[in-house]
Amino acid sequence: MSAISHRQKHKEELRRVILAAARDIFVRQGYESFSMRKLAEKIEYSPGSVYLHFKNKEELFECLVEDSFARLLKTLTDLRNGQEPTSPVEELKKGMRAYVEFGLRNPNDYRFAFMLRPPVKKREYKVHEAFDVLRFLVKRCVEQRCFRAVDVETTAQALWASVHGITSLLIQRPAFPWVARKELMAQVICTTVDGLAATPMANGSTRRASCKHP
Amino acid sequence: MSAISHRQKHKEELRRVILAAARDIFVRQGYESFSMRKLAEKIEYSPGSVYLHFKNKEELFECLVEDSFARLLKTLTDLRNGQEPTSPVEELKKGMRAYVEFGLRNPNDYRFAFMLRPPVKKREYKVHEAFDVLRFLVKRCVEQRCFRAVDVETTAQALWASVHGITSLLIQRPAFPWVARKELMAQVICTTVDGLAATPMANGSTRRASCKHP
Amino acid sequence: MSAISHRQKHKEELRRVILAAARDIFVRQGYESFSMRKLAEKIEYSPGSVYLHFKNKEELFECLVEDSFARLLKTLTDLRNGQEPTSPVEELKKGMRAYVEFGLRNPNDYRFAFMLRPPVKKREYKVHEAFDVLRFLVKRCVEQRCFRAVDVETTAQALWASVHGITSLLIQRPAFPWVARKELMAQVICTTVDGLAATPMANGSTRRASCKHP
Amino acid sequence: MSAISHRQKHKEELRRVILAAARDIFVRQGYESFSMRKLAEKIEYSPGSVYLHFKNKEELFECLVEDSFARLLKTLTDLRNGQEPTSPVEELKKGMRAYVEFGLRNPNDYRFAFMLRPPVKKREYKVHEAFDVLRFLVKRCVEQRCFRAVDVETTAQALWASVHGITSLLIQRPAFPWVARKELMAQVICTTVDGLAATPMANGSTRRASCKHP
DNA sequence: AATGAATGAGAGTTCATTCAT
DNA sequence: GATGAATGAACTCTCATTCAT
Repeated sequence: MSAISHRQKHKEELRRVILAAARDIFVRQGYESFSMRKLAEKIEYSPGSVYLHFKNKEELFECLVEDSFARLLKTLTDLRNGQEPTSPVEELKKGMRAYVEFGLRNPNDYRFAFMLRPPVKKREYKVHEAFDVLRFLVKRCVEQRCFRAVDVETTAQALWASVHGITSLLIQRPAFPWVARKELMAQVICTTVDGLAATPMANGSTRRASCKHP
Repeated sequence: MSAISHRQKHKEELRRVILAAARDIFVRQGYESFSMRKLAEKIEYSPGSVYLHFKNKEELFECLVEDSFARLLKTLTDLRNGQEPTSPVEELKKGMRAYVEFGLRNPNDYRFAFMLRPPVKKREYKVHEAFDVLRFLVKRCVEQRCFRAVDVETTAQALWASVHGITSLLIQRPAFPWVARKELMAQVICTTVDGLAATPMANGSTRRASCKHP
Repeated sequence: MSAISHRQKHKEELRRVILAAARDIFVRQGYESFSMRKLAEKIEYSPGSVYLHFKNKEELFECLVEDSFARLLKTLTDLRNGQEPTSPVEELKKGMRAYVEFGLRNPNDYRFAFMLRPPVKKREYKVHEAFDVLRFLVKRCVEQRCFRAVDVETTAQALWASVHGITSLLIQRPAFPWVARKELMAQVICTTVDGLAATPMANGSTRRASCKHP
Repeated sequence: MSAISHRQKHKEELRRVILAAARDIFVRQGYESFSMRKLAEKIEYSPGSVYLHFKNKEELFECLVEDSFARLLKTLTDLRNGQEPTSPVEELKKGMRAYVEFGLRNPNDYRFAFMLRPPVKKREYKVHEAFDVLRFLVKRCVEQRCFRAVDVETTAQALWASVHGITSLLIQRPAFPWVARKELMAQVICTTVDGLAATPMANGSTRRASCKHP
């Protein structure tokens, strides 16, 4: 009993070790130059041992992607739980910020989820789950008339484009002379969201104020 | 002399042929499964011959990237030439539309330029050249007070994020149930740009009107 | 005691299960693609478990060969028991028919016994046992003057060649446009045996008649 | 010019070397334990070099089979050319002897052609070509009334069985206490062929005489 | 300028077998 | 008695690259 559970534990632990090492190689050296052998060497096991945990390279990769998506999803859904609700627009902004911040804090995850390879069919639904969160937030803004009568789907997709754009660029082009991340993120989110507001601001300064702590 | 120039011509021609074939394989079969051998086979030369024109695989790849950037740049700079100038804001929008449309019309070029691999140092400046165009357009909007007194650099970067976001997502995730590309592009561009306008709109309808032909 | 014998039973049973599964894989997937792992998977035991019953792959294979030989031998020796004896020549023909029919009905056994791999030394005696039966049948024909004064050993070997030839060809080359198996077997057996008869036939028709029901 | 032809020569030579080495390994160590690496090592080239001459292991194997068949066929067809014709029956016997002798003199070839692996579809026709020779010889015997009115196809197949049987057994079971090969071959051929003769012999001795030098 | 032969390295994967538990 | 983890060696095959010709 204890022996079995110990083994079980060890197995799970090793699986995690493998995934972590693989993620590291994938990200550090690029998908192309990842190899099962390098992975084995890194974890100091024989090449065959990896196959005790993953059927093949492809399955391992898919696992990494799934994990990354799961973490992104958890981050997004955790937002709603355990917090006093504010306005729908603020919630939306918070969601967008959470998205970008997740990407910047976990660039490997974001890479696996959105940047590394064209998605295979069976993985597609993961994207939908993440997008659903955003769509919901937008929908509420429109329904509660915080937004003009924009098309929910189009708007949600446009907002996704914006947050994905800034996230992926910041991750992939760290050498570019970006302005401060905070300002940039605020600019992206406020500009895109505020433009959708139902009540046009009377002047620009107000608008900018609302972006102070995005 | 003529013989020499003929040879020169032939050499350049062959170089072009190699690049075209390489691009084709990269795009059709994916980066991972590209190989110098397949390339040689495709152009019906020996593997060694490729090395007479490119030092190695890496250099060849860099050439492809450069070409793609060059085409993007040409598209953007061509905009300004040979057209009666309208308002700075319209020019900016036009530039952004041109950027997205270039990506959608030449997904391979866009992939090479921005999506395929983390950029090496010496390629970095290419991105700057492209970004300079955008910065210039934004700057003019600000200088001519079409925009509020936003920070030019921050704004330009935010706008770049938006157009890159929509372009890369549309390219990489063709299976996603996107709304019509036109609407989406319009939404992205208008939402982000109009929110920057100096004169706040009195109501939403006006704003929407300005998006009719983005 | 009972517990021990139960264990004993179980052990023998498992051994049989392993052999059966192994034979099945060998035959269905070919010798080359047999593996201890596949075997273990098929019987739903761990790879290591197989080694509790067989020292290694080689020994397991030898067991299969032995079993196949045993079945062939049993088929041949069963012939003599429980049947009214006819003429020695008929008995010989019956033996040859039994040999071929065994091979055609149990191609796997025949393959293991004679076709799969060059025999190792220690397995050699099995062939002798089977051949002994044939030699005995031939010897009786000669001793009882049903046959001309041919050399028993030479004749027996020649007859073996004939029956092995037709059996192995039919097994290994099922795609060849064979005539009806019955006719072919009859032809092989009659032609080779009748030619040895002590009393030359007066005409062909008689001879053919004797082949009607070979 | 000379350079090219030298290269060509060298290439052909190397191809022959590879085939010879491969044949040797296949036969000495068995199909299962043949490997491209062992082959490369044997010829003292890198593993990759073999692939410059053969697409893969399968193709190499097929080449060996084809070559072996070609040699067998050449042996059989050479028989008819350049020799004074004797009786059809003698020709048939000569053909059968040639078949067996080819197998015994070139056991590797015979193994590749008939014993090593179940034939693939596209190789099937090779067998037909070889069999055609035998069928022709039998047919002539029947047409010229040297044989009784036996069915040509059935008879040819039965004769094939006999010669294949003795050839394959002698090759595969060298440890068996065979009688002298000559006697055995004679016995097999005479017994099977003489039994088909149109004019029944008056006594056994005559028949045996005809077998003295089969 | 172009070739084709060659290589060493390395890819993913499977294997028979062992052994602590 | 049975397991599952582990390994080292082997497999087929592809690769980028070099170099004599």
